[in-house]
Order: sequence, then structure tokens, then C-alpha cells
Amino acid sequence: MLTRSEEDHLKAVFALLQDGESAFTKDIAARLSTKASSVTDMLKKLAEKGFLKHEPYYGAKLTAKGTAHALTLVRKHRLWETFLVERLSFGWDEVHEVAEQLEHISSPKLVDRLDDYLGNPRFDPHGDPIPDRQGKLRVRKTKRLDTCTTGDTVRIAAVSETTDGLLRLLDSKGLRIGSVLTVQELHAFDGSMDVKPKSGAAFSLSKDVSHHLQVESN
Amino acid sequence: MLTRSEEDHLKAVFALLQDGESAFTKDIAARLSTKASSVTDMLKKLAEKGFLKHEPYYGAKLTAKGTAHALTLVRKHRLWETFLVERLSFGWDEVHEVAEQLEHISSPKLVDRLDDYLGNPRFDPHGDPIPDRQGKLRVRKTKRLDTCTTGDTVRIAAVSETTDGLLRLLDSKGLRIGSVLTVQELHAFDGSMDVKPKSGAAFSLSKDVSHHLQVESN
DNA sequence: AAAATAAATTAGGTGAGCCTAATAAACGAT
DNA sequence: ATCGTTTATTAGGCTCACCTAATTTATTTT
Ligand SMILES: [Mn+2]
Ligand SMILES: [Mn+2]
Ligand SMILES: [Mn+2]
Ligand SMILES: [Mn+2]
Repeated sequence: MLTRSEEDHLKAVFALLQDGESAFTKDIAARLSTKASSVTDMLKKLAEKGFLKHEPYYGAKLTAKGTAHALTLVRKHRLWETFLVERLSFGWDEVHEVAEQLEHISSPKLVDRLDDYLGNPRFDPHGDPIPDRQGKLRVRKTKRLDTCTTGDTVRIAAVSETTDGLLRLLDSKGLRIGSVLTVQELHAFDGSMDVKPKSGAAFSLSKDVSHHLQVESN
Repeated sequence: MLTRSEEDHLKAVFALLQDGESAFTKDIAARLSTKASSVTDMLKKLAEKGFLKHEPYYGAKLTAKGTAHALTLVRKHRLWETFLVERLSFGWDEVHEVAEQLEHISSPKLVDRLDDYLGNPRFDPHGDPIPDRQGKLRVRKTKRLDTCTTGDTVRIAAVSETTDGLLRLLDSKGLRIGSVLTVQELHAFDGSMDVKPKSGAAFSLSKDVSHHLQVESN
């Protein structure tokens, strides 16, 4: 049985490994708003318990056991977010904090029943894939909107980095998961991009925004 | 903000005060499977924070603030139990443990949305009243089945003490909240009682069981 | 290659929440 | 009124999850 703090560290390592090769102490600390020395303590403990390998000064990698447990956390987090949005009418910018608590509720029966109750959703409100009962995570090949070029027509698949501010900005522009956009112009000066939604007038997106939108070809 | 442990202590005091005048250290300890010395520590802390008055050697009483917070916990606990049974098809003997965790999730919006989603239920799966948004607890006047006499016809209103074993025993006899029974005979020897359900054959209930059934006149 | 910088670890300390053992208070029975 | 029992509190110690400050290791710059 892992504590809430151990689970949050494990999840941070998992998230950082999604792209990079290793998860580094300072990045874990930043993600959890804690200090590097605290992270070192925790990495030692998690390594002792067999959830990860800690190579001092060279970061951490998950073991199979660690990956499996991290996937149950991700599954719970995303299922709860889906419940909050689909059933309790929360906004997609209001769920992260609560799901951060709910993901630590320990009851395998609860998770699986919730999954069925929601109709075994494949993606959470932010477009992120939900691991299935066996912990299998279906990864889609998407690209970032800021890597697209003029004329591309794409569909928004996911928002990476679900900070409330970004989500509310998207709301205000009428953008959501599934929205279809055509890139009209790129501005080298500030990296901003003019896009045109399927219906409605074109508008501009800053690099900060387009960088965090995962899109797929339409 | 109270910790999970503080909240559990507060809830124990609240539960013990329902009948008695004061909540005593040893009873709180028994209820939480902890030691009296740990409870003393916690009572001091909760008293300092203004949730209760601790009269050393004479137990604890809740302040208005303490009662209000305890009621939010009871509300959350019972709403989650209702959700688990009504929406996720849990048995009434399977929900206590999980609700014990869920009651500590901190999000006023979540509780109230859940309440609405469930249709503002007045009672939980065990027949216990659910405090409303304002913390008002509607108490019914019920009597224990073991205080009834021959010929009484009553409806089961609630099960006090929701231990899994008792609940499963009731399941096996086809008894649930709302079941109507007529008392046929009392056996002084062991305190057992013969009862006849509305439809079906009469059967016997031990004192251990009848003592924990709250009933109301039909 | 040495020096400067960045990152990580270690050392040592704190408070929360538990424990056991020792002590003190309350209370029922003689 | 005192004794013995029950109950509660205090004293002291442990682990966990943090922290700051000091030190060590790795990396980048000169
Ligand atoms: Mn979390
Ligand atoms: Mn999400
Ligand atoms: Mn609880
Ligand atoms: Mn209940």
C-alpha cells in the first residue's frame, strides 16, 4: 500500500518519462511543488519498495511494478475527471484538483464499476487516453499544433498541460476536444498562428497556446 | 483544514454524543481502533482549534463549529454510500469502508452536485438520514425492534451499526429498509423474537439482530 | 585542466500522528 | 475513608513527510 505522497511521486515520474529518458529530481520537485531533497528521500523509498530504479545523479526509471501502479493512478484520475464533467456538470477547468484527491481512493471494485457506469470511456475531458482495466494505454499519434503549417486542417485531440487558465482561454474562443481548425497564417515574429474554425471567423492563437494543443489530421 | 485523522476523531465524538451526554476517551479509541493516549492528544488539538471542549477526565463535547463540521462529514459519508449503492450497484454491506475514505474528499461543489445528481436523497442505504446542504439533520422517532411486543406491526427504518456480517444476515432473511414485520412471539429465555414478514413464512431473529433494527409503526 | 555553475545528495531538524509504559485521577465496593 | 479497579493523562520514543543548510557530484565555460 502506497501513501498519497508516494503515489504522487510515482505519478510524477511516470509523467516525466512519457517524453524523456529519465525523470530528474528537480523536475519531480517542480511538478509536486516540493524540494529536491524531499524528492531524493522519496525516490530512495520507492526504489526500496521496488517501484523504480534510482541511479543517483542520473534520475529515476520505473520498474514494471511501478509502471503498472502509475497506470492505475492515471486510470483513476481520468475516470474521475470524466465522471465530474459528464455526470456532475463540472467544467473541464474545475476537475483537476478534485481528481488529484480522488485518484488515491483505494478500491479496485469502485474503479471498475465507475468505468462501466461511465460506459468505458476511452478519453478523459482533456482528450487524454484512459488506461483500461488491464492497464493498457492506447497512445494516439498526434502532433502539436505549433508544428503545423499553413493550410493544414486538423482536429484538436488533447490539451497537454491542463492549467485552469489555458482551459478557460480555450473555452472563451469556443475551442474544445474535437474542434476542427485550418491553419491560415504563421507569424514568425512571435510564433503566433491564425486559425479558422469550421464555422465562424478566424482568430489568432499565441505560441503558448498552440504549443499545448495536440492535434490529429482531419 | 482538518486532516483525515482529525476528521475521523471529530466524527467519532459526534456519533458518541448522539445518545450520551459526553464522548469518553476510551469509547473514541475503541471506535477508531486506536489507543486512549492518541485520542487524548487529538482531543487537545481539536479543542485548541475550537471544534470541541475537552474537560480532562470528563470527556468531550462539540462546539457549534465542531457539530457543523461533523455534519458535513456525515453528509458526505451518506451521500457517497448512496451513490455506491444506487448508481454503482454496490451491496449495502460493501460501502462503509470506501465511504470512510470518500468522506474526506474536500470540495463543497462536489458534495452539492452529487446530492443533486442523486436527487437529494433523504436517507442512506442503511436508513440513516442525510443532513441537507445547511447541515440540518431530520431525525425520525423510531424504536428498536427488541422493544416491540407481540402483535406489533412495524416497518424497518434503519440498521444501527452497519457491520458487514449483520447486513449480510439481513440479506439472507430477505430483510431490508422498508420491510414490514409483525411480531408473533417473544422468547424470554434468549431474547429472540419470532416475526412474520408481509409475505412469506415467519422466522426467528436473535436479540443481537433485533437490538440493531430501528423500526417505525406501520 | 581548472574554475564556475547547476543539480543532487546528505546531514540534521521539525511537527503530525501514532505507540508503550508510567503516573494520576475518578469511582465503586467494601 | 480507604482500597482496588477503571479510565485518562503525561512522558518519552518512533516513523513519515517535509524542510534548510552543507556538501558532493556532474556539467559547462573559460
Ligand atoms: Mn494526487
Ligand atoms: Mn485530464
Ligand atoms: Mn473516514
Ligand atoms: Mn450508512
